[in-house]
Amino acid sequence: MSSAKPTIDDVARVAGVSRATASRVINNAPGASGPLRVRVHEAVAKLGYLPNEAARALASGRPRAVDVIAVTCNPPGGWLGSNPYYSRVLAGMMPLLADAGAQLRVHALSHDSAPEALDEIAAGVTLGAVLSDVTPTLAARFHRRCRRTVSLVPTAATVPAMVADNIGGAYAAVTELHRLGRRRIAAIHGPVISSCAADRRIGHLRAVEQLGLAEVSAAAPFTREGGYQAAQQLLAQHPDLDAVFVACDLMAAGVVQALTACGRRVPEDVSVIGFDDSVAASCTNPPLSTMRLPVEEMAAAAVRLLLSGDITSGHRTLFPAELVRRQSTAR
Amino acid sequence: MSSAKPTIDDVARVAGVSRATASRVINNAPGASGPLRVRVHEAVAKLGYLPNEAARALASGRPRAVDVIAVTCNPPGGWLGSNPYYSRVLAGMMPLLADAGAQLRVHALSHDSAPEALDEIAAGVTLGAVLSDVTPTLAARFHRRCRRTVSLVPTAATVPAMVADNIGGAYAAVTELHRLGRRRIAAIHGPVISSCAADRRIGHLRAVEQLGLAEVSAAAPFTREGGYQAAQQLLAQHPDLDAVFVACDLMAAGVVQALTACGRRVPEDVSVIGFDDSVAASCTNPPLSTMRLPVEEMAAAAVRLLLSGDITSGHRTLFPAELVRRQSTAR
DNA sequence: GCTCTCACTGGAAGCGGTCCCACGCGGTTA
DNA sequence: TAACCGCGTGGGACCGCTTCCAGTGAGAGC
Repeated sequence: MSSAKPTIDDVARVAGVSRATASRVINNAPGASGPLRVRVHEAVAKLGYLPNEAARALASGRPRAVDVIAVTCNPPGGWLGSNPYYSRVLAGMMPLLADAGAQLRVHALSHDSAPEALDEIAAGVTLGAVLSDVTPTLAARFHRRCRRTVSLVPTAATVPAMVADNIGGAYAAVTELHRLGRRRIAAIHGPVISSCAADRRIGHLRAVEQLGLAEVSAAAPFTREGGYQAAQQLLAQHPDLDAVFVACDLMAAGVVQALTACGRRVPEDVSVIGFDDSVAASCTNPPLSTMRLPVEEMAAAAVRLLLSGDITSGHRTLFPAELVRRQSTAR
Repeated sequence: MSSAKPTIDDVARVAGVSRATASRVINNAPGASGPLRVRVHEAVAKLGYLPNEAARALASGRPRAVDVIAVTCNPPGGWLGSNPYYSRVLAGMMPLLADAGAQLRVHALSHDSAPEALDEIAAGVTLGAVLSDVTPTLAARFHRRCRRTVSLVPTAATVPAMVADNIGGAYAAVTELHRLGRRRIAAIHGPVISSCAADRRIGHLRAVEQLGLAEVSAAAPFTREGGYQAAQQLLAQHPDLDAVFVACDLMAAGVVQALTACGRRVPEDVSVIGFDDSVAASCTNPPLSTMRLPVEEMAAAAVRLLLSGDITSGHRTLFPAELVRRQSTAR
């Protein structure tokens, strides 16, 4: 018994057929049949043959792998550990990829190294790439080098995208707070560099304007600490605020803690509404009302599009955000 | 300008050298030098050449990719979205992989499909594989097919592993509760199938025995809901419990909520201590004391080992768990 | 001045597949 | 019966790159 991995040639020899026929049978392609199929399958089983992905990729020009790319602050990958959002992206993709027998490659980049790294990734992309947190500029650049790209964040119009209705979601959240009778509604936005944060800000402003409210807001990174500090600051400037719209659940968790620390009761004194419906939302006390984004569905749709292959430039599907009422906005 | 991707042949032609020389320069290998190096680099820049990974992998027999494998309940990937633990694993690996120019492939399997799927993955593993949530049996099977494997969970002795001291951590947690004067300490364990959960249970039992406490415990899945229900059940059976050791922060978040819902104050009436120090731990109210596992460091160490290449069967590094004191155990 | 090194360089053989194409053979149609 | 068709099959040319090996020329030693 040789310890070297069996190749398709070994299979062909054992089965007594040509390499071409073996390939056809293994790939379940037409043009081979009956007894030969059986013999090849037997040979495969006997040898424990498993095709070499690299060779397959090279020969066919279309290996089966999907790339997920996120660009964030240093260190690369830092985001992954701290924000459950990204896990949901991966989770949404896995079942489909598993069914398709495709692999998932994860790339985490930092802003400074992103441009060249993106080019490199674009060169290696096979089935397609999903951009999960990339600035519009970078997304466009990437898309120029690799057409098989789908973005999960608002981006240049040319890049196909499966995006959440961040504007509408933020609008709905503020409206809900207003509906609850809140009038001194503050907002905590995400970092300016994030296009999601930008859209949520737009939705907030639109609602504030339409409802005739005063605009009170602060910005912070998408972390619990960021939310905590922003809330403290906001509370110092506007001690009478009675509601906070927070652009991310993780921040919102910090906001609830800050409010509690400052003697405000949630939801009696201050209503809080988050965004994302991440695991953190249900872990807070009281549990957070939030705008649920169908992240998994969006990611799945992106993969489905990539697997289908017919990706039309400019395609855009908008996924609505759904209000999840929990205790932080109970009256 | 042809739209076809340039190949190394194009580079060689433009640079006026042979393909072999171009390859040497591009791979920074010895045996080519001086003016030729410059010319090749110029050609690369001019053409925007980027090597084809598949071809490289095939020709050299050693592509650069690390596989991360987790086996969980259906659907495959479900775990990823709901438990921040796994994100930390990926986050810990990314910086090292980025430096090494290696790719990260993520595989999520469900229990029923795992055995065959694992064999297939093992055949494709290149730099190595990291097992992040696999039963000892499956881990051993995988390791038999692929030596370049490191486990992040307790497993068969032969499989190299970077594991957390779950036993010691659980022991320390219970001891801490005892130190705080708690005597009616309950425990909520994870699912029996998880070897981490099993070890944490062992640590708990050891402490309980040594401290002469009564053993009170329940088991639940590693989710907030699981923790909530287990806590309710425990509370019904033992209304006088004054502390809970919970084998996972996500469950612990549910426990805190259940305690609050049942009129217990945390930490005044009941101390709660979690495990993992995941994002959820700091989002709860009050924030959770917990046993911090250096997940990122463990994952990084695993990658470092794989990149170094000298993986000795049976290698085992134990990472201590560190008590993080937060409000849920304040006195 | 003529070998002998030695550092470079290019030719060419794979790596393990996919897939085009030519070939042979039994069965129709003229 | 001859030309024709089509399916199943095998031969062999690639895919893009690495790497072995033989060849080349310049410099050194005799």
